[in-house]
Amino acid sequence: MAVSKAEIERRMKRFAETCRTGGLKTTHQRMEVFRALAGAETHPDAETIYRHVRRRVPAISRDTVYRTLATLEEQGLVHKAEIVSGRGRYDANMEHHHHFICTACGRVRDFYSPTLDDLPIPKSVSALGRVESTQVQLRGLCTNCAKDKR
Amino acid sequence: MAVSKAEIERRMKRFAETCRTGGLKTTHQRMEVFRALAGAETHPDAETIYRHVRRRVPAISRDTVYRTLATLEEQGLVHKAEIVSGRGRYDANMEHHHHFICTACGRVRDFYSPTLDDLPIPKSVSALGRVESTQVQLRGLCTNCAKDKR
DNA sequence: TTCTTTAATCGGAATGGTTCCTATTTAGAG
DNA sequence: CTCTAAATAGGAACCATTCCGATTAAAGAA
Repeated sequence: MAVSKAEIERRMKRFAETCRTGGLKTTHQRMEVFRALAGAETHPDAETIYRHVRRRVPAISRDTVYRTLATLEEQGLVHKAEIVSGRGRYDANMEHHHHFICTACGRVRDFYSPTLDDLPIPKSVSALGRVESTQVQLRGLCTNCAKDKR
Repeated sequence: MAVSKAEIERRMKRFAETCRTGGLKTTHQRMEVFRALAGAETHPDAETIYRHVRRRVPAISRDTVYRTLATLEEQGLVHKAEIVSGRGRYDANMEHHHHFICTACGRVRDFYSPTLDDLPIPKSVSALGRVESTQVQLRGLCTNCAKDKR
């Protein structure tokens, strides 16, 4: 089941609107990068988007794809899913725990909650696959960064 | 508040035990890499661990740190926190949603749950910082990969 | 203890994803 | 249509991570 035509339409309209209000030029490249995402069910990475868009814009550069994705994210048109800046973070704590991630400094802190350890998984998930582990991620400013900001 | 001496001791013992049963040599380097993590409150990245361990083992190479971290993870002594292989994943779906991540192919799929949108955050978290967003991550084999495995 | 085997290490080169740089192009305002 | 600031193309640079080949050393055997 792909994203519905109506939903894609709605997203493209929001894209056009956001470009206008945000003072962004609606370039061919920008449009195609967003279109590739507006119709995607999975979460493609930059390289996948690049290859897809190149079918319509053969001369597009990787740099443009990366730059455009960053711009779209800034504008709230697109969401980037990653725990933190690419670098793996290690932890010798093997008990079931959850993460608080500071959006400013990227530091990751553990916290515990028996309630969160045993979340109610919606039935719809069983269509995606068999769940082997669960984790909650909280994001926000850590106390340290909040202090620095003042 | 650092990790308690008793807890560090317990972890080092488990490390020694796991090396023995797992047929791993307890090299000086291996030991120091694990020790750096056993006493860490935050989740250091490989470079941070490298710099820390170098104080005790000046000639250690980055490769050894990376290799050792991978080995420790295989042995279940250490946990690596990251959504998936470093690459950012993009998504034009801006509604509050959660992620199912396939541990084999790395593909990320959205799912929805009003219940999970509004999780009970334990009080202890307020000491870490102000929560701005929440998300649940489920990991497991997706239906596709499960099929391929057979 | 010494010997032997083989896993583990070192250090530098290679890789791969992402960002930077600069000359060139182009969307959109006037 | 013209002008200009914003955006792009393409390749170099960057940085985290992995690979590789020569060397070292842990741990079991003698």
